[in-house]
This record gives sequence, structure tokens and C-alpha cells, in this order.
Amino acid sequence: MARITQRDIAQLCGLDTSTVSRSLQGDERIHEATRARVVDAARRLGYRPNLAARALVGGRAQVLWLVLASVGATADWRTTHAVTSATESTDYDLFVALHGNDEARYERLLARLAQGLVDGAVVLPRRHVSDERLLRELALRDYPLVLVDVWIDGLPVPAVTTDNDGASRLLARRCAEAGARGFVLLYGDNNPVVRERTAGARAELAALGLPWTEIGSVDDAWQETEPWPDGPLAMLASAQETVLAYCRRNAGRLADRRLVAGCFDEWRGEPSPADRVFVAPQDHDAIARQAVRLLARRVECPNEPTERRVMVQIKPIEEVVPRF
Amino acid sequence: MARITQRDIAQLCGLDTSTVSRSLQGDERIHEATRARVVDAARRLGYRPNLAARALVGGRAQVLWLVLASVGATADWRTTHAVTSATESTDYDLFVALHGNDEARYERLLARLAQGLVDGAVVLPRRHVSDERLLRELALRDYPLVLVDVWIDGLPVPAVTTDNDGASRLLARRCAEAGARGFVLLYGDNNPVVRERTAGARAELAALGLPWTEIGSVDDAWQETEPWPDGPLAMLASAQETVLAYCRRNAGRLADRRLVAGCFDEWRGEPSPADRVFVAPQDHDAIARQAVRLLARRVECPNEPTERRVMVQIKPIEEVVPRF
DNA sequence: CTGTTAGCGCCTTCAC
DNA sequence: GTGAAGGCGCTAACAG
Repeated sequence: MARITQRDIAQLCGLDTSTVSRSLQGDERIHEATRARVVDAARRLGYRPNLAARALVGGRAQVLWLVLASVGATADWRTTHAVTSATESTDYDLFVALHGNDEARYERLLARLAQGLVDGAVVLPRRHVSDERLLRELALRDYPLVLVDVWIDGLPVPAVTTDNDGASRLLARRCAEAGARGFVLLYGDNNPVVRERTAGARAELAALGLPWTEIGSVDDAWQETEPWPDGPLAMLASAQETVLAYCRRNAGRLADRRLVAGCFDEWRGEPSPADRVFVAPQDHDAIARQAVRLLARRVECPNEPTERRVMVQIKPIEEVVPRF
Repeated sequence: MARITQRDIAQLCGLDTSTVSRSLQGDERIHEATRARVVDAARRLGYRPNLAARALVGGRAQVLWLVLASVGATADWRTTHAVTSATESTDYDLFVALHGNDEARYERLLARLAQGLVDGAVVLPRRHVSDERLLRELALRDYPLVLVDVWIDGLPVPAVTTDNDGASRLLARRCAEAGARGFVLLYGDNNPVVRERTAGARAELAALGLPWTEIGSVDDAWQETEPWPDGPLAMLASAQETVLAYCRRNAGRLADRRLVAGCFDEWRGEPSPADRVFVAPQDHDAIARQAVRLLARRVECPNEPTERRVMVQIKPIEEVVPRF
């Protein structure tokens, strides 16, 4: 695999390598005939520019990474494809770096970021992170990073996420409009995202004057400090699974009440204990586009101050008809 | 993001950059004290080697790619994770390059391969390939490539695949042992893999003296040139879906016969028209390991002749109990 | 319009 | 044991 370099072309054409370089870049100043000769020779020789050399001199590799644990879950590969597509329209190439939640692999990957072959990274943070030392270190160096879907409190890295507050309010309102008279909030408080969803629902329900209870774990039962008005009960959660698990655990109490359910992203059409089901579909494509846009800008204008958080609206809330 | 280079360390320590370079590589000849000083300074300054420079001088980037269309399908992300893990134990890092069956993206990706930032690639060929010009071109240059799961006739690139012939024979035999007296082979002939599976089953059934028919498309009905012996009928295919589709289309003819089914990889426990179901699980982990091993060797010993095809045995055939 | 020169960051002879 | 020098392939500033 004898590597063909610009020098080979230069020799063949009786030119200097710098002329070859300029010709290949389509430099205005080069005589059209010369350029044609060079380009032709390059093609004939099967010349491929050496990107390592280019990255070295340019200080840029025109490469972005998507760093995430794995691509098995639906949400993960959707994001993966969305980010890949979003990068299409830029001057960058995107590659996926998987760490499989393995500590060593994660460290190794992040270490590679600041080593000249990657200009920036979209990071899907691990769910149960104890120590984000490495991300923090990169952030300190102003290495271009963008988080998606989730953000990490205290980490000075921009994040592109759903407007969880707004989405949660919409979802609660739709359930109220469907007649719900009491609300069970199953978002939990494991991370900033679900806390924001809880807060949104809370605010909306307060405004509507409807009673609610917040459940930390699907195993907890809810309390009505004073009896709630008659009428359907709404269960709101991030995921379908949570709603179903809760209904299963509290089948007894729920047996004689009509139910409404609301969750994010999708309801996969399993038998449902709720009469009506509403879904708030996150706009993963838009999130990916924004993330890539933000990242590219951070790479190209490192000094420009950057938004700390970009909010993306959900797609219109859908009502799903569950199969029985 | 002022990049720290070996020169910074050299200045700080009052040494030459070459000494720094050697110290950082753990060169034997360097005075232990010097080495310690250098390593310490590097750590304090937050030095990260520039991999573009290293790739340039070394001619190697220590990077491998997995090139595939997408990671949505189960088989694809399984392979992705398997290849990622298999690379763990090598000196290479692996990144995933997705082309989404988009012609332009595919070309751009393959073009990048021979450009100094990637030492070799595991390629999961596209299913419906008209023109593998680019792969052929890379192969011609002896660029290190390895195909997995599938191979392409006439393409001089090593492939790591299941021993489809052997697997298919085993599957046929198990169905015969379960009492099947007639066989419908639904593998089709779209690609070399399924042709090999057809051939394997054919050979086994000939040896067992059992009758079979080969169906090109699930829409075709089968012919018994002379009536088959009484007893259960076996339907063999690469995927569960094919078996189910065929049974659906031929529900009438099959209604009064007992059925046995056999397929590759998995049977996802849907209601089944067959009493007994056998699955030949491909060993994706082993395939990935072999592929990475082969690729690494091709990168490191470019002149050494390479195996054209590596066959991996399936895992033991499983009987699945379908839910009704 | 094109050649000369210098340098990106690192590694590797070759000297001392 | 360490320094000096050269080069990997490419680009950019400066000449002419």
C-alpha cells in the first residue's frame, strides 16, 4: 500500500508540493491548466490526502464524536441516527464511540477527546454517574462538549434538552381536559430531568386547582390528605413501564376508578388499564440538530459565549388508543 | 484551550523534547530521576499527546472502524457491541461509522478509510449492494478490511461468518429427529449466505433420504412431485418472520398437518403454528472476536497472506417453547 | 501565477 | 543518559 503523497504528484507534474496543495484546494490564483493537470495526476495516481497531516497543521480534524454507553435501547439508537443525520449538513464527520458503561473504556474515550483527532463531542451522559471528573476536566479546558437529553447539575457544559417543564404542563393539562380529577405524579426525583417534569406538572395542577400526589417509587402508595373529587385519576410518568408497574402494584385501590395515563416518548400499544392515554413525544431529531449546531459553533468560535441550555419543544401531544 | 506540547514540558524541565518523548514512552536508557521529573511535569501541565502528530510519524493511528448502515436492528447493535468489546483487548480503539444506506455518506466514509486516520475496518456490507466499487478499490490497495456475517462473491476481502452449511445441516437434522417427514426450505437465494444454507439443508436431507422443496419467495406454494410420507412438516428459514409469513400465506394447505419450524438466531416467543421450534443461534461474539483478531493481524502484518474466510460454529441448537 | 521557507507535534536515528 | 537534526505530509506566509 505505497502511500501516494502530494510530492508524488508534484514530481510527476514538475511542480512544487505547495502548488499541488493549492490546486487541490481549488485556490483561485492557480492557472486553470495547471490545476487540471494536478487534479488529473492525483486521480490517476489514486492520491488520498493524509488527514493526520492535515489535522496536525490545521489544528482541526473535522471530526465530531457521539459518546454514549450503548445503542441497544430504542432511545439511544434513535438519538444516534438523529445526530448522525444532523451532522450530514455540516463540514464534520461524526463517529460513534461506545463505552458500554465500562469505567476504563469511558476514561479512555474521554481522554482521547483532547488529543487532536476529535474537535468536539455530543455526550449522552451515563445514567448513574458518580464521578464526572473527566467531563469536568474537559469543560475546564474549554473543550467543546454538548450534552443531550440530560444535563448535569454544576457541570459547565451546554445541554440540549426537551423543555421538560413545558411538556409536563401540557401533558397534565391534556389529562385534566380528559376529565382527570386527581393526579399521581410518578416522575420520581432521580435526576434533574424528572425533577423538572414533576415541577411542571405541579405548577400546572396548582393553577388548575386540581389535587395531586408525588410518588418517589412505584412501590409507594399515594395519600389523599383529604378525599379527592370524584372522577378519573391520572397517572403521569416518564415512561409507559412506570405507569404499568404502578397500576399493577396498586391494582386493588385502582380497580373501581377510571384511569387516564400520560407519559413521554411512546406508548407501545400494550393492553392498558387506562381508558385514555396521552403521549408527549420528545423531538429527538430537533434535539440532535440543535446539539450538532451548538457543537459546531463551539468548535468554530471557541471564545464566543455559549448558551448553557437549549430547550426543544415536544411534538404535539398524541392520544394513543391502547389495544385490549 | 492552549495546547500543551512536549516542548512545554521540555522547557519547564530544562530538557530537550527528544528526552521528554523518550521519558514518556518509558525508554530504558533514561535516568529514572529525569523520567520522574518529566512525567510529573506532564501531569501537572495536563499534557495530552497529539495523536495526529503521532499518527503522522508512525503511519498508524491505532484506530479501527466498524462500518455499517444503522444500529436499529437487533442483529446490528449486537454485532456493534460485540465488535466494540472484542477491540477492548487490543491496542486499538474502535469507532462506529454509520452510513444509513445513504450512497453519498457511504462513499464519504469509505473514502476516509485510506486517509491515515483509520488503520482498518470491519465492514457489515449493505444488504442490497449494486456496486461495491469502493470496497474493491480499497481491497486492491491492500487496505485492511474484514467483512462480517456476509461475504461478497468476487471481492478479495476476508470474511468472518457462521459456518452456514454446517449450521443448516444441524438444524435440518434436529427437525428430522423431531419427526419431520417433509421439508420446506424458505432460505431463498438473495445472497451467498442463504444459498449456502439451502445447500447445507439439501445435502443433509439427501443423506437422510427425506423429501424437500425449495421456495424462493414466501408467496410461492410448494410442490410435492410425488406425495410425501405422512408426518410433521418442517419449515426452515433464516428468520422467524419468514416462517410466520409463509404459514400465514399457506394457512389452508397447512391446516391439517403438524408443523416443525427451524430458524436462525432467535424466535421471539410469539404465537406459533408449529408444535416444535428449533433455533440455530449464531455466535456473534465469536464472529466479532475473530473479525477483530484478523483485522489487527492484517494491519500489523500487511504482507502475510490472509485467510479468505473464517467460519464460526453456531452455539448449540435450542428448542424454543412458543407461547400460545 | 508559482516556488521557497517554515512549522504543526512527535519520534527516531545519529552523535556526544 | 541526553542533545541535535531530520522527517512524517500538508498548509500558509512570504517572495518573486
